[in-house]
Amino acid sequence: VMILRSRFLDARRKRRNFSKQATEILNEYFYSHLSNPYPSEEAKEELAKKCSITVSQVSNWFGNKRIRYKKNIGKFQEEANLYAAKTAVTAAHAVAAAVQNNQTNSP
Amino acid sequence: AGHRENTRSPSTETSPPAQTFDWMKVKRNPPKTGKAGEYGFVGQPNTVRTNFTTKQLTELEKEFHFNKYLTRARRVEIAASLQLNETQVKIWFQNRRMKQKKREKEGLLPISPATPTG
DNA sequence: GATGCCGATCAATCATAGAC
DNA sequence: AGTCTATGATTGATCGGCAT
Repeated sequence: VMILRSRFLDARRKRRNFSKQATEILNEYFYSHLSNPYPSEEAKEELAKKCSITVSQVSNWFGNKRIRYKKNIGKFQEEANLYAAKTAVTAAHAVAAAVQNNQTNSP
Repeated sequence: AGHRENTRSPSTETSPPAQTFDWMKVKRNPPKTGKAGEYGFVGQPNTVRTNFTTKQLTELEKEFHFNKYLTRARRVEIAASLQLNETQVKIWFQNRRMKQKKREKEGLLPISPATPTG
């Protein structure tokens, strides 16, 4: 039960955390799709590109995130609010831009 | 595969209060696998994940190199010789094939030509 | 109708990086 | 310098869908 550890002391051993920015992007997607955080294959590819990680890593991230989130929703409340606010601001900017664009474009 | 949508208010997506969507309630049924692997212990709806021994994994891996797919007969043999269910052997090969596919896919492009910032 | 495979996911666990 | 937590990866097994 102890000597049988060498079985897979391979890849899982040395792991690197994703960049702050990559995590940011992933979290933004997760919380802005909290009702159904299951990105399609295309979405995963796009996220992978933006985060400079592989599609599998994106899948792993969402898999872990979903499980850990529902395991302890309370613990993620703060984070959820943070990203909710962030996306809200983004949305506000979008609206503002739209309004401005509408003004300068509707004589 | 596809999952069911939520049954909550589908109006505003960006809502702070953590609602409980359906995906958060998803629960998997416990394994039906009644294992008998290690050191004397048969029957019982083993409610947990079976841990294959190094020996079993080695044999399975060896067989996989020989054949990516199993025939019913071969499966029975393997299962018997390794003290596993036919289902476990079947599932192992299934997962192994997926793993193989994933590797081929990954070990083909991951080499970013010119990793730009970000 | 039963059975196998695929693709995606789950859920538990491993091993390490980071916080304290 | 340890102990505890956060996190990426691995993997046996499940779920829904499709094929035989």
